[in-house]
Amino acid sequence: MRSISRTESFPAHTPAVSQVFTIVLSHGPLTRLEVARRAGLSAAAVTKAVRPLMEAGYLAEGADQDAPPALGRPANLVRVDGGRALFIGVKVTGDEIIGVLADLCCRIRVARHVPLTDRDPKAVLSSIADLAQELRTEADDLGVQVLGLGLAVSGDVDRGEGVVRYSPFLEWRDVRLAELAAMTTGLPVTVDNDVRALTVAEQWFGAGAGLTGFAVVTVGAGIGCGLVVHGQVVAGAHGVAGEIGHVVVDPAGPLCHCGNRGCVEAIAGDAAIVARVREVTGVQVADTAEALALAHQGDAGAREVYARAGEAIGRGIATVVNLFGPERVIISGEGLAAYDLFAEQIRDSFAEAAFGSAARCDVHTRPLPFDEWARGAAATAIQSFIRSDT
Amino acid sequence: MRSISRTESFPAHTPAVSQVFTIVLSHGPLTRLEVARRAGLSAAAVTKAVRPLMEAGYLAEGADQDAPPALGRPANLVRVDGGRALFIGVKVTGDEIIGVLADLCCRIRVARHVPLTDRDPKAVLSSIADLAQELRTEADDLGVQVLGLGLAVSGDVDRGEGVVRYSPFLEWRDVRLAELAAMTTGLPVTVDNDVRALTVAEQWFGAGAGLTGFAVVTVGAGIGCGLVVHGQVVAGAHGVAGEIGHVVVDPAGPLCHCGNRGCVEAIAGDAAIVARVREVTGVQVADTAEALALAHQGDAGAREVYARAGEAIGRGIATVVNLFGPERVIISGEGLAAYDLFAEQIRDSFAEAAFGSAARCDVHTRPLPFDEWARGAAATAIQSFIRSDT
DNA sequence: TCCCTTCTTTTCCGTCGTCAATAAAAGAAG
DNA sequence: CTTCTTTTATTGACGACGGAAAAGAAGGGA
Repeated sequence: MRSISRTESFPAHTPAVSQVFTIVLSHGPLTRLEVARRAGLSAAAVTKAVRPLMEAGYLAEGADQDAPPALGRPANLVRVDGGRALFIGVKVTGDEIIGVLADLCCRIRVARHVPLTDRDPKAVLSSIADLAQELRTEADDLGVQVLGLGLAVSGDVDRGEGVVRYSPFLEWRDVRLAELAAMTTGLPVTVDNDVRALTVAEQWFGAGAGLTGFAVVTVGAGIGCGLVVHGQVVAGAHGVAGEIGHVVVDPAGPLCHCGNRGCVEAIAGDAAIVARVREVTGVQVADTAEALALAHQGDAGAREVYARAGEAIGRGIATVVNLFGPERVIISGEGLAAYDLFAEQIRDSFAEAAFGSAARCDVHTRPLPFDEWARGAAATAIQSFIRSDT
Repeated sequence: MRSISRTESFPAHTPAVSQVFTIVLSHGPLTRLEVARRAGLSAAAVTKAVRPLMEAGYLAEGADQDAPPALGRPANLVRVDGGRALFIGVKVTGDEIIGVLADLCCRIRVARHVPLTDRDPKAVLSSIADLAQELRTEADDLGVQVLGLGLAVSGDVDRGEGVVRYSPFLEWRDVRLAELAAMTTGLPVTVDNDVRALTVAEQWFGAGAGLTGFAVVTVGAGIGCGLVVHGQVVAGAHGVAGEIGHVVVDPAGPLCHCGNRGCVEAIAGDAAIVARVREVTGVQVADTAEALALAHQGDAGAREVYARAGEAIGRGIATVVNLFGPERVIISGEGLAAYDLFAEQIRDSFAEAAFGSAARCDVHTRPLPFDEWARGAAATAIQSFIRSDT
């Protein structure tokens, strides 16, 4: 086992350095002047901030060769050297763990899935450690150091303390996961809620880059939502935030596991869709894939179920937008496989329920390979690394 | 008319100065050491920040004489000298304008109501100017200068630009109110949405002081909500935010003016309650006061209407809490006159619909004299004044 | 009276970012 | 082919802000 103190840390000596690095990270290759403009700094400050980052290898002077030959001295683009460092991101679900090796630009280099048989923290921890070790040897083959480990777990997670307060799927309570994982892997560990992790990835490396307020809605087994307001991910005072899945859209609707009726999740979650398709069509579909196939074959009942789900999601999104006023909503998640079946309803019911000019909020969709969850975890690790000196 | 350039500005030369002043403003008399602790500054920095503010008269060394004689050198409490400056806050409604003269600590010194007959911007502006002038002579009598004017208007207001984009009650569109009012009064003018203004007052001078996330829910003619997340008031990308009044709690409910059915406002807004009480009891109550009286007399039908309203509000609050995770919710508004009639339902349905530990969010109520709306406007003026140099 | 404790101020100093001047790297003009 | 113009990048002097440490101030207690 390597010592935890061995891992190098980010040379973020001053606020300006962090800021400059973050801007270059999110907004690709930029000239120093452009960075200065975006950061609200002087050009001189950028030059000075860039130097130590280049010396340490985190930034490089790169060429975007489609430069239109403009007047004046040609610009020198600054970009992040993704290959400078690697991070491991791991998403832990109830029955499998997914790990990725991502570079500093959060591009996935390697991905691995491992089934999970025992949910006991110790067992899970050892699986994580094994997976991390495996990815680490991959990193060694690439000749690049791994500088951090991010873990994403669903439920109530306290990132600051690195504690999983309560995870229903894993049946965990108050597990000091960051501490434990740091001990066994020797890496700096960041633990966060899975949806928030995904939101961080979107904020830094995705469709949320540069926005001060947006929402990420995940559609799948559960319906989740990550929120960024004032440029920061919303964590919630008691670990609860973004519970769009439990916005009630129909008080007379089906019972939800949360105890209420007609929650978005009780209508549009995977289990709800499967159950409802069985009920409506009489076909005993086993899972979402079969339900989806049925609907794609043109079964009217199944299609209606998906339409209902879309309506519920659209209403949930409208609620979020009416309350927050985000600049953008990014719909994502495994459930997007069915997107063609409910896209229209989502848009229509969103437009209908949005209040006034809130309807102008632009609603994106982004396909979500399952690795993406683990990539989110890696993004939190990158974030922690960059802020480690702050 | 006095020149606009005459008004003095706040000596906030450095971030630390602003920060120190804000802390003292919100958290009453404090020792310098305590301020340093809260601000994360050194004691020396606080001493240096306090000096210019004291020289300018904004801070004073005050005595809280219930000091327990502790060991060591007695502490010297620093407090804001409320009497140093006055601000005018004006709330504009469809049929009256309410103005207050508030001191630097946002304590109301004088309040005035003026009926409004003409909603044309010019007419309203001249009423505002007259009211401001009246309050200004009051200020002169006190021998204190007025340093700012805050205007609160319901609807879509862009504070940064000082423009009322759309106000349904006034039937205004794109009125450059700040500019106009500054011209006629010669004062620095801040224009903001009414609910947000109230939220600012709560954040700096009320139950939200020191919290990084809370919600203010106003119950009255409309049901509104101001949100503070990460220590800042949420404005919304398209001017829409906090529309708790249009959270749908019952898709089969009464039609709302927004076009949907069963919004919180369509169930618990003043008009909805009056209409429903008439419908249920057959008594042709003319307004909220009569409906309230009927319920207080024990009329079962009327009480049921209020119970329903309470349930709707509670569900709306739960939605906000599930999405944001504020530390506290402050329920306020004229509708609180009926609080005894729906308090229980609010609490119950909130507890029922809150997801997991979100139910731990503490729900406050605070009576809201109607002047409070104008006080909110004054608070925005104070805020602008303090930040004017930043 | 002297010491001890706690709050406050002073002095010195390092750091960070801006300003203004300068260098650099082209194409355009003559 | 030089010189100018234009734009980007760098350099070095400068000033301001906040921290550390030490000294000062204002009490109480021994």
